[in-house]
Amino acid sequence: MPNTKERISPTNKLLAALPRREYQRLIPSLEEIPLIFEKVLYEPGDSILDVYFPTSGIVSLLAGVEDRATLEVGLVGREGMVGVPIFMGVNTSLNHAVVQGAGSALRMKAGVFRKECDNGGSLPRLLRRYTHSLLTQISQSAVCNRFHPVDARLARWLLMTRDRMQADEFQLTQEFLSNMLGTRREGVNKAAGLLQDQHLISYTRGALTILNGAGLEAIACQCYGIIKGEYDYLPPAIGARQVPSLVGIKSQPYAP
Amino acid sequence: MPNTKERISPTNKLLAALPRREYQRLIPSLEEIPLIFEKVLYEPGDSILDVYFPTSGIVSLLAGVEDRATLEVGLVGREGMVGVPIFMGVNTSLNHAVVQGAGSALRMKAGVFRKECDNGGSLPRLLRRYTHSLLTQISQSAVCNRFHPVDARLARWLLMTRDRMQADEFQLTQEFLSNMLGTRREGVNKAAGLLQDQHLISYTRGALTILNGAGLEAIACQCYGIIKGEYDYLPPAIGARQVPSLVGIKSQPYAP
DNA sequence: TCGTATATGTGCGTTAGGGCACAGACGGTC
DNA sequence: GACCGTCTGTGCCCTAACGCACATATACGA
Repeated sequence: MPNTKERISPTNKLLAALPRREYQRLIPSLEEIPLIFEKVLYEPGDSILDVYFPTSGIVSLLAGVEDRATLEVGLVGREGMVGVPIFMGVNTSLNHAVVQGAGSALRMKAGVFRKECDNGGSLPRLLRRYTHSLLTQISQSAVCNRFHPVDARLARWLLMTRDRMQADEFQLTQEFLSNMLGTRREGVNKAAGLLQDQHLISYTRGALTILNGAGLEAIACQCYGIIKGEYDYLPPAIGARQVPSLVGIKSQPYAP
Repeated sequence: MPNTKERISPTNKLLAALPRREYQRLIPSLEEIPLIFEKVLYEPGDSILDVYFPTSGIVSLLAGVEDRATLEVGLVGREGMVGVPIFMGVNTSLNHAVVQGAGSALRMKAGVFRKECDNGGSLPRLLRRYTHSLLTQISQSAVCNRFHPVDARLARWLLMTRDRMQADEFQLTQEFLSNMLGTRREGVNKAAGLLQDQHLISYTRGALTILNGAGLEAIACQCYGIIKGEYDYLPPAIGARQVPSLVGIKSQPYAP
C-alpha cells in the first residue's frame, strides 16, 4: 500500500538502491511475508532456504554457546538482508536469526538469489558493502560486550532498535533483553531500573518506551555512534526512486 | 625456496586453491614481503592500500574502544587474507591489523586486487567463502569473550595460534596477550600460571611453549573446536598443485 | 659488570555481575 | 472474581576480574 505522503517508506534500502531495471527483474522472485515476533528464520545447523530483505521490523542475529546463554552479534533492519551466508556461498550459519521486532520482509529463495548474484550487476556490489557494515557491527559489538557495563549496553541496544524500528515503543521482556545483551535477566532489571529512574525510558510488563533518546545516548557508550555510522552507510536516496513499486510482488497469507 | 620434502608448505591456501591459470595471472602483481612482529598493516581510519596473503605467520585483527583496551576479533593465517574490507568495496576499517607472529606474506596493491575481483573467476568466490569463515570466527569470539573465563580463552587463543603458526613456541609478552584477550596483564599472568602449573605450557620472559596441546584443549572452551571447524573450511589439497611456484614473484628487501 | 628498561610475579581492596531464592504484580482465562 | 502463568522487583552471597602498587627477575647494552 504505497502512500503518497512523505512518511516512513516501508522499503528495504538495499533493494531501493538497485537500478530500476535490476529491481524490476527481481520482483517476480520476491514474496512479501510478515515478520512475526520471535519467529526463527534460521538456527545453527539449519540449511538456509531463503534470504529476507526486511522492509520493516528487525531481525537479530544471535550467537550462543553450549545451549546456555546467547548474545546478539548483529541487528538487521531495512538497511540489510538476512541470509548473508548464502551470499558468501555457504548455506548454514552458526547463528540464530530471530525476529525481534515485528514487521515484514521480502523473501527470496536462496537458489534464485544465488543466481541473481552470479549474474553480476549491482546486487552483489551492494551486498558486499552491506556485509562490510555487518562485519563492523559485529566487531564493535564484540568489544562493547567485553568492556562496557550493562546499562550502557542496554542503552545502546535500545537506540539501535529504535533507529531500525523507527518507533519509540517496543514489546519486549527482560528475559528477551538478557538474551540479547548476554547478561542475566536480573541484571537487565537493574539496568532498566536505572534508566527509568532517570526518566529515560518507561518500562511496564513487556512494553518499553523511550522517553529521552538524547539522554540514552549520553548513557550509551560511543559504540552506538560508531555502529550508527556504519548503519547509515547507504545514502538516504539513490536516484529518484525511493519507494520501489510493490506491484507484482506475491503476498503470502499470514501464516506463522 | 620450495623444497621437495613433504613439509609445511609456505603457501597461502587461498591462492593455492585458485585454478592454475588464474594464479599465474596474479603472480606479476604479488610481491613477497616479510611480516615483522608487531608491524601494523593498517589502523582504524587508514586507507588500506594493499591486501596481504600470509604464507606464514599470523596477523591479528583488533578492535578497540576509546584508545583504551583492545580485543582481538579475528586471526588471519595462511588460510586467509588481510584486507577483506577492500574486497567488500570499502577502503577503511575500524580494526587494527597487526602482525602477531612473524612470517611472510604476498602483497598486492588494493587497486589491482579490486580489478582482479571484478574480473570474476574463482578469486571472488573463494574470498566470499573466506569472509564467511571470518564472520563466523568473529561471532564466536564475541560469545567466547563474553562468557568464558580468562584461562579458557587463553587456552583457546594459544591453540588457534599454534594451528596457524604450525609451531609450538612463540614470542609474546603478557602485555601483548592482554590486548588480544581484552583482559588486564595481571589476569593473563594468573591464567598463564594456572596452565603452567598443569604443565600445559612453559612460559618465560617473552617466550611461550605449548607442552601439552591436548591438555589445553581440555581447558579451552568448545569455541576452539567451533572456530577450528571454520578455519579448516578449505580442503587441504585442491587439484594437484599444493605449492604454487613463487617464480616470478618480486621479492622485497627487508625494510620495515 | 653494572645499570636500566622491560617483563613478570603477587598481593590487597573494590566492584560488577553471576547464582539463587523468593515476593509481588499484572494479565488473560475460565 | 478467582486462578494461574508469566513477567518483574529485590535481596543476599559469592566469585572473577579490575585497579593499583609494588617487588623481583631477566635481557641487553654501555
